[in-house]
Amino acid sequence: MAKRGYHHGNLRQALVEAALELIAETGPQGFTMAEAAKRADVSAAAPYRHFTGREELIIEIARQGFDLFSDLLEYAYKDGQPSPLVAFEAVGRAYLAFARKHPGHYAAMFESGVPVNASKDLAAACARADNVLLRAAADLSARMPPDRRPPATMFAAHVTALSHGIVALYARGTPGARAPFTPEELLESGVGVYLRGLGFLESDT
Amino acid sequence: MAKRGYHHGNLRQALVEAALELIAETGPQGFTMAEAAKRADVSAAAPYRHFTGREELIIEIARQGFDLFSDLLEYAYKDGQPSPLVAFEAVGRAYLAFARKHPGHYAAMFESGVPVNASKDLAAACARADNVLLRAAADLSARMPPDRRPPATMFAAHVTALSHGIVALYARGTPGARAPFTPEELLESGVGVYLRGLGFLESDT
DNA sequence: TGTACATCAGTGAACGCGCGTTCACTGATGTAC
DNA sequence: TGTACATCAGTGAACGCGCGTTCACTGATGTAC
Repeated sequence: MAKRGYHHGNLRQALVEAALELIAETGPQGFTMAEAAKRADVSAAAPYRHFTGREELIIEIARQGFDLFSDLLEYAYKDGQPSPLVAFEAVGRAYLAFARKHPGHYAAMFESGVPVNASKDLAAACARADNVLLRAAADLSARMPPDRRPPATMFAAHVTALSHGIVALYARGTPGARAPFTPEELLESGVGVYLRGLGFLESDT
Repeated sequence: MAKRGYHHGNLRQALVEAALELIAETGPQGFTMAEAAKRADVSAAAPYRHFTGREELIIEIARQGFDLFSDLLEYAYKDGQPSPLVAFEAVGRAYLAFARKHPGHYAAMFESGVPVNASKDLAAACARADNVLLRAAADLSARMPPDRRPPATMFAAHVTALSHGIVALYARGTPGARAPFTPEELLESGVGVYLRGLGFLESDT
């Protein structure tokens, strides 16, 4: 670690990153301001120059998480290219990759108990992520036989719930490695069956 | 509340129930021994006559939760009567009903960070619940066209993940009522599409 | 370039608090005879 | 039925701890002239 003088330079972001580590290690409830300050090599009082309190720091982490999440989903989605199906599946993989690579963000976003409307910025960031998921679902949905096809918002909710459930139950060590399948296998196979149910033909793949 | 003398009578279970309320209100991390003791109308030291510590109390709650969960799932399943499909759908509804009616148990079981193998009893209780879900899935799976049908364990994992995801994202107020659908609608429609994807004909319903 | 000064971003000590847990104790209960 | 006594299940006080947060302070920085 580089030396620093009395002033840190970028303490705000350093605290965010220290807190991310902590949350990834101990969960959003286990994280403490004191420990985050210590990891940022700063006194316990310093964080209060940048955040009004613990809650605000968690909200900022969740907001940054939704921003990054949206970026990754959008990159995977690529405006539906080369095809709605390929784009949709890439989005699914990006969801799991995000949860795996950014567990601190993921926990702050979905497991911290912070409500989405805790701040304007947070709500907007969350809405952006939801929009990518919704667009990917709507794109694909439009190619499906309209009879008995659920609304796109419901389609999106199904896939989001499946993805989140897989992350919570099968993508983490905690509940004890419950399944003999990888998260990616589970999501791909589950979505595959689901899409067939929507009338997607095998040959379309 | 009935008066009581120096001895409580059934403090162990009273503590479990006080803790259940607390967990339902504040999450598994927010629960404290001191507050549980207070709600059971007992000194802060009394719980340690019945549990070695906080962890053991949470484990006991999770264990009782899995037991109750298994009972309800088994009752809904009814050994696959009158048909595998009807039984399967009843199990799904029982899953959601359990999460809604027993939020403290649900949180202790799936969101407390307690690993399933924290105790022999807990692992056994969890395995029993998993078995009901697996049986319901296997039953139904056996009626499906065998080509491209996933293994029953994977089928069960898909439906479990979907159910848990729905509970976590859409069945609780915290993240801000994200969907315009009820959990039951979401699960029923999602499973409906999925089963069609497995080759289940509409007329079978 | 040099200096005075406002502002910013840290420090360190302290606060009140509630937690998990331990300990010596004591009141109540149940059992042997 | 009555009594002595072991055991059980509580109490209340205390512990050490770490937390979130505040406060008066001070060192560093940047700007006006």
